[in-house]
This record gives sequence, C-alpha cells and structure tokens, in this order.
Amino acid sequence: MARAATTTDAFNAVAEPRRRQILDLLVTGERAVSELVEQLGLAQPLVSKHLRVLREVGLVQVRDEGRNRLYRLNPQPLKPLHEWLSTYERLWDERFTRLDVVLAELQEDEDGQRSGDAPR
Amino acid sequence: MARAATTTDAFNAVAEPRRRQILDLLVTGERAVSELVEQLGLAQPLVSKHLRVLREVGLVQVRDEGRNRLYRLNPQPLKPLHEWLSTYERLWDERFTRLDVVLAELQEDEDGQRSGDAPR
DNA sequence: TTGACTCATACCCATATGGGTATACGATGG
DNA sequence: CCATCGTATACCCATATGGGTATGAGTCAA
Repeated sequence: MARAATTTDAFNAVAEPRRRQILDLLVTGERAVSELVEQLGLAQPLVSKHLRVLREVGLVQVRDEGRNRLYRLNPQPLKPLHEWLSTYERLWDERFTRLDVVLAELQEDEDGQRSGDAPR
Repeated sequence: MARAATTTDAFNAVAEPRRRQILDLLVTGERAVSELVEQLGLAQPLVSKHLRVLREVGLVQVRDEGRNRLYRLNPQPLKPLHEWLSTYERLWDERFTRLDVVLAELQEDEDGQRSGDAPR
C-alpha cells in the first residue's frame, strides 16, 4: 500500500500547503478559479486539481456563475482535526502546570539533594 | 515534484492514521517500541518507521533504557496545526452566530419585507 | 458562427510513501 | 562468549501525488 490518498480525509487534504493557502483565501468569501490562480501564482490546472481534492473531502463547495466557477469554503470537515488536537492542546498547557509543580517542590525542599533523573 | 515528505512538518506526519494512533498511545506516558507494536497490532519495522517520522518532526523524543527505547510524546509541533485551525473554528461557530442574528432580525421586524440578500 | 475566455481533464514524469520480509546492531543474561 | 531479546535499517514493490503542458468543453460577445 502506498501513502493514503489525499482525498481520504481532511487530515490528508490539508497536509498540502497550497491547499491550506486556498482555504485561507476562501475565508474572506467566494472566489473564482482565476482569482485563486492569480493570488497563488500557480498554474491554473494545478489550482483546479487542488480544488478537486478539497471538493472531494467536502472542504469547498462550487457554484457556477456564467463561465466562472465560484468556490466557497466549508469548514465543517476540519472539525475532527480540531477535536483530535484538543487532547494535545491540554497537554502543552499541562506542561506549564507541571513545571509550576516542579518549581514549587524545588522551593519547598531546597536541600541540595540531586535529582535521580538526568536533566533532559 | 511529488507529494511533500511526511517528515516535512507535523501536518504531513499526522496525516497518517497510524501515527496519530501512536501519539494517542503516548498521551498516557512513555512506551517501549514493543508495547506500541503490541497495541497497534502492526509489524515492528513499520512501527519503527512511523516512530522515525514522528521523531524527525519532533513529535516524540526517545530515551534508551537497557535494551529498550522509550518513546515520549512532545506535543509542541502540533501547535501550528492548532493555530491554523483556530481561524476555521471561529467560522463554524460564526455560522451559528449568524443564524442567531438572522433570527433576531426576523423577529424584530416581522413585516414580511423580503431581505435583499439571497439566503446564504 | 467564430473567437475569446474560464475551467477541467488527460497525459507524462520523478518521487517517496507504507507495507512486507530479512537482516544488522546493541544490550543483556547465562 | 554465545544466544536471545529489542529495535533500527536495507531492500523490494505498488501506488498516486504534484508539477508541467496540451487540450477539451462550456459560456459569452461580436
């Protein structure tokens, strides 16, 4: 088996920087492909391909207007990502918490006793 | 150019489900490779390879203990991911906010006057 | 109808991924 | 010192990615 398809889920789709850029551009509202092409400085076919991936995972929606296709952001599929991360967010906060505890302990017994743990 | 290396950043490293699993296992504390192998039901070399990727992006740290290598979680590299997502988090909340506003307006002037804006 | 414009798709290519299997390496125990 | 355990690495393979270029299809204006 090779790497999971980029269209597997939002995790994979969003791993690509260009696609994150595209989403960032869409935050402010609908954009036609040509506008995205211009702002990304990328070849039009590439933009279309990235948009396809984003469409397939539901991160964008399309609407035809004349000869333009307007892409719109749909942030919902990012939720799982955010939820998965929330666990870890707690952890990197906790790190400070733990540091506090350690500092408190150090102050409490300032007897110069060497810790058994090597300082990482 | 092919797809960006999995070791490019946390975005890419974490796109792989197995690697997310590994991180999830490490949340509770240090684990030896053999433990991870057992819990993941994956071949040992594969686990080692995934761990290598996680190490290279700084998501885990290693410590030798006898003939075991203990892997520990380091959540920091996930921060950028979380920060990037925070923008979108606002958006899917805003969706409700906007709905609230609309409902409020509807109640305020119940005069049957049609809004000029097409319903989003 | 023809030409111009916007966008999607079809190809071609180099790359490295993730799985598998075999093996090398360091540490430990007898 | 040898056997064994725990782990990393070397390969082999199929896959599809992302970039590039060329072209097809739809829409509009003259």
